[in-house]
Amino acid sequence: MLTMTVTHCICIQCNFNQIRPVKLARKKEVIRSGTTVEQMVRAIADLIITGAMQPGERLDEISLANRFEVSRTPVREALGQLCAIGLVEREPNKSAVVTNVSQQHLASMFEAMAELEGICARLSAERMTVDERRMLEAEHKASARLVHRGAEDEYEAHNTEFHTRLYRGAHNDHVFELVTQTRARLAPFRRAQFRLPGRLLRSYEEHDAIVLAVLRADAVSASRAAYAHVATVSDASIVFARDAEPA
Amino acid sequence: MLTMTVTHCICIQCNFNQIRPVKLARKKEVIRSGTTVEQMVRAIADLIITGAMQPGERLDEISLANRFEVSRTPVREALGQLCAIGLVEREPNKSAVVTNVSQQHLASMFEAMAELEGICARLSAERMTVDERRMLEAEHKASARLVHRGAEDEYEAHNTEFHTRLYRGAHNDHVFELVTQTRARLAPFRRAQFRLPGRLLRSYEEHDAIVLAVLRADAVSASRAAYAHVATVSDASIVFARDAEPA
DNA sequence: GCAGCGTAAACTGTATGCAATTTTCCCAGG
DNA sequence: CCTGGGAAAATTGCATACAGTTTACGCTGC
Repeated sequence: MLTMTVTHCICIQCNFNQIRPVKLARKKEVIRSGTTVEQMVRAIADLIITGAMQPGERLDEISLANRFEVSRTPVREALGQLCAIGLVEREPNKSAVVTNVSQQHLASMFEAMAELEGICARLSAERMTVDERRMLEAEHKASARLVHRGAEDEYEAHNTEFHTRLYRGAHNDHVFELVTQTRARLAPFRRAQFRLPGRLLRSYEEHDAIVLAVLRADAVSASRAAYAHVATVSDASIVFARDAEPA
Repeated sequence: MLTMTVTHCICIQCNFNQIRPVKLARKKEVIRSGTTVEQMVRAIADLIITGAMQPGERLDEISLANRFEVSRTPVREALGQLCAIGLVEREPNKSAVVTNVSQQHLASMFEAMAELEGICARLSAERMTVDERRMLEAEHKASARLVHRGAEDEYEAHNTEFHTRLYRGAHNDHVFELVTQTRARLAPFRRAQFRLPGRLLRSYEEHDAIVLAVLRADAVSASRAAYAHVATVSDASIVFARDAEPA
């Protein structure tokens, strides 16, 4: 009997956080919540994104069904959707496995991410409202304390929030979807870089460049700074990535 | 008893064409093909992309199950994946419906598409192999005949191929995925523009600008030309789009 | 001791069944 | 004629069942 302790949901599709115990909230009175599959998608995505399940690991349907106390049917649906999203891979008559990308594909995802972040920063520089700019700046400046204290986890939470602001500031729903989706798929490979020495300060400085450019409505600089920021993370992460399929 | 006549599969996930009759290829000997769901995803995606099913139309599970001669279980899985891809929308206890985006969301998708095409063109200009450049040019020049003949359908096939070449030329798997996915989601809204007078010639000229820039390895010009090309399609299409939910 | 093989266990793919919810439609009331 | 309410029909959400495939494991032969 496994117990889950996922407490923080980096939600793929709707981007809000929530507590989720091992047993999904299926009260007897509300037997048909109608979102059991949706909850499972989030829960499993969390397991993958947080690293509780490593790339390459098997996701067998029966275990998951027992773990979440549902039948295999919703589990299968959830796995199908995760496959469509790209977080897991399936072959006929075999267990689903957490997607394990090749070095090359990983590099392509980071490059795509850099492009997307660049677009978001550029559009944010052009389109953010006064309020959005103010909030971006305020939150960024507040994070300086976290850097000085070396509060890794808190800074990471801030970091996620910071980037989400940039994505939203672009005022383009579809770009938001694309960048969010790509971020989720990269998440399993980005944890490596959290512990590098001096990472927090460097991240802060790079954020600073982005914020300054956005506030000046300097689209070109914002874009370039955001691109460079991702490239830094990429460099730090790729070296940690284990190579995928031993062909 | 409905009969399908989908003959050309603009496949979302793997991008290859295939004939698909009303009854999926489930031979008795190969009862467990293992890919029934996958085939259904493609088949339904085709229905949507080709316009056989219009945005807003209901996809009820029982009808689809009868139509494809399978049970509701694989139908449900397929709908779930199409939902994850974004081609259909689902609410608990309601039928899935073909995604009907608002004018605003549609505009955001076209803008995102323009950005992505721009990226592909830029990267293609930088990275295409000699062979790839030669093929791009040759195919583009061959299409001039179609323009003169006014062969709309053939030109459309060429157009799809042309853009796919640019996506591949970028040599970035993830960007390819994003742009392919976005194209699929835009497909239902792009058919409107096919019949506009002078469209073929204009398209050809715009392709020409892209090809010239790519051949010169002029990344900036290629990117700009590709962006402008999509913007043209966007202008032509958005006016045709019916507005989504009457809030 | 180890490789090859065959059987059993485990697991996936799909069909079917049932409870819950939504939708439809008919009829009374205004 | 139109509107509102309510019951029946239609449909979704999930569980269970079963057939077929893959995987694990032990056994035999070398």
